[in-house]
Amino acid sequence: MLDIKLLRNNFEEVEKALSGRNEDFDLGRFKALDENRRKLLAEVEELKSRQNAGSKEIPVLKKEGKDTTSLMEEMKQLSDQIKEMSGRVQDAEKELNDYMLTIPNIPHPDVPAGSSDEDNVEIRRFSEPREFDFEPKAHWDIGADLDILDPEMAARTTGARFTFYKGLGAKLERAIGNFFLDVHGNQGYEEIFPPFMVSRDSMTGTGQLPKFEEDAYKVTGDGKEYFLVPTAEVPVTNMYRDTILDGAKLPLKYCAYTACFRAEAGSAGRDTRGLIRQHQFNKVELVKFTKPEESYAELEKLTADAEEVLQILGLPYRVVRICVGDLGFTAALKYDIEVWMPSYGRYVEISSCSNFEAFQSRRANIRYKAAADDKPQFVHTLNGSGVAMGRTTAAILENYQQADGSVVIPEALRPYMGGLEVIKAQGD
RNA sequence: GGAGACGUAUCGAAGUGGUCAUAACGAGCCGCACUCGAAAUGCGGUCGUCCUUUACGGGACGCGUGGGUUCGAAUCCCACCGUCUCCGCCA
Repeated sequence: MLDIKLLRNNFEEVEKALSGRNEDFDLGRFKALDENRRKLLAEVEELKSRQNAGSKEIPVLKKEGKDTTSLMEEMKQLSDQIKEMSGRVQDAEKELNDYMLTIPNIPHPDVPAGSSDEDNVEIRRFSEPREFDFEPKAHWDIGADLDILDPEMAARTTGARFTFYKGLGAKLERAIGNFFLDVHGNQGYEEIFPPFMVSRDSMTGTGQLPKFEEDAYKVTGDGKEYFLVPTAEVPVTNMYRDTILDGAKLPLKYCAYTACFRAEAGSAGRDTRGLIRQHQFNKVELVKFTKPEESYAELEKLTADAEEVLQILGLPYRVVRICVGDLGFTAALKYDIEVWMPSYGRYVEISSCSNFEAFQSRRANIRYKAAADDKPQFVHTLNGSGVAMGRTTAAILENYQQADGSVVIPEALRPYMGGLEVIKAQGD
């Protein structure tokens, strides 16, 4: 959510800053909604002020033995008026608030211009794509040939865009997750294992709702409604919803493994094979709560921390700065880390690292006090994948494949797999 | 699933229809005094949000959340959320 005062006082600047965004929103309604709310609020508060004065007078008059009948009659009318006006104020506030939730974040000045992912700007690369002296296979074929990935089985039990990991495939995925958590733990991130289902309020707090409800899975039971987490960002960021944090303890750094659930609405026909775009996938997420003045330095560190796992695994990647048209609803600045995927012949997103500034914290009401007697102010929230596990499995299978169909396990993962060095087809 | 208790400021906790919610009382925290210094003691201070104002200030709201009753609700009624205890069940 944007700062309403900023919108009120610098409307033209905000309008200009949002102009490159590839989002559907309407700034035009703002002034009317805002002025309507303030006008109604002033009126009802005036009435309440009179009511409070009258309510104090009644017991005084009674004590003096005076008649209060006419005053009470007057107060009754005032009370009815207040009820009617309060309803109108509530409606106006809800309308304004609902509206504010549909305005995307203001891009940071460093965000490149552009309308699509083709306009993202490459910042740096690590390593070089491997030259194969044989025809490399796609990870879905490797997975089938080694009998470690089985989407057909998942189609039988569940449906499209799910996969069974089997045997060493399951073990590899689990090893990757444990490796990620250990690396990030050593970087100073506290490990969290959060609920995989969250409330509507949490989904609204981090910005998935109300605009992107069609992307989320909803679960009902015992008359309640939950959402399956699309990313650990949601439960971990919302840990401190409606909380005032101690400024001396910032930045707070967390890492969390969760399965992630996404409806992938609008992705029909895209990346239908393999592990790249599933309804359920695993991810380790990094989340930070920082002071505003430190958030961009912390974003650089967070991105570097995410990159480190790929460096250790020896996977070639590049980092791009996301352009305004590709930025997403909630971010002010975003880096994507893209891993080299031989089957795609290009770099594929494996992590997004974003600074949301106060956009989420204002929605979720996450604040801090720099000192005991300071006014609370909104923290900046950041997060980044550290990194997507399924895509890492895919990248390892493809980048570490051998001419004989086997896959070498990166050294850093071997301790997590009982020392195993190579995944070979059964019977080899 | 059954029975019961409870949700008030940073914490503990009082208040059970009115003029004590900037919230009693206690603790914590900050400042000052005393002291060589500390402890102890004393004094003072110590929530948030919104509206309005150049400012000083003024006003509204908040006792888990949302409704209701009433001239007036922390207090009475209803629903929901959460916490705790006991029983049952369960991984």
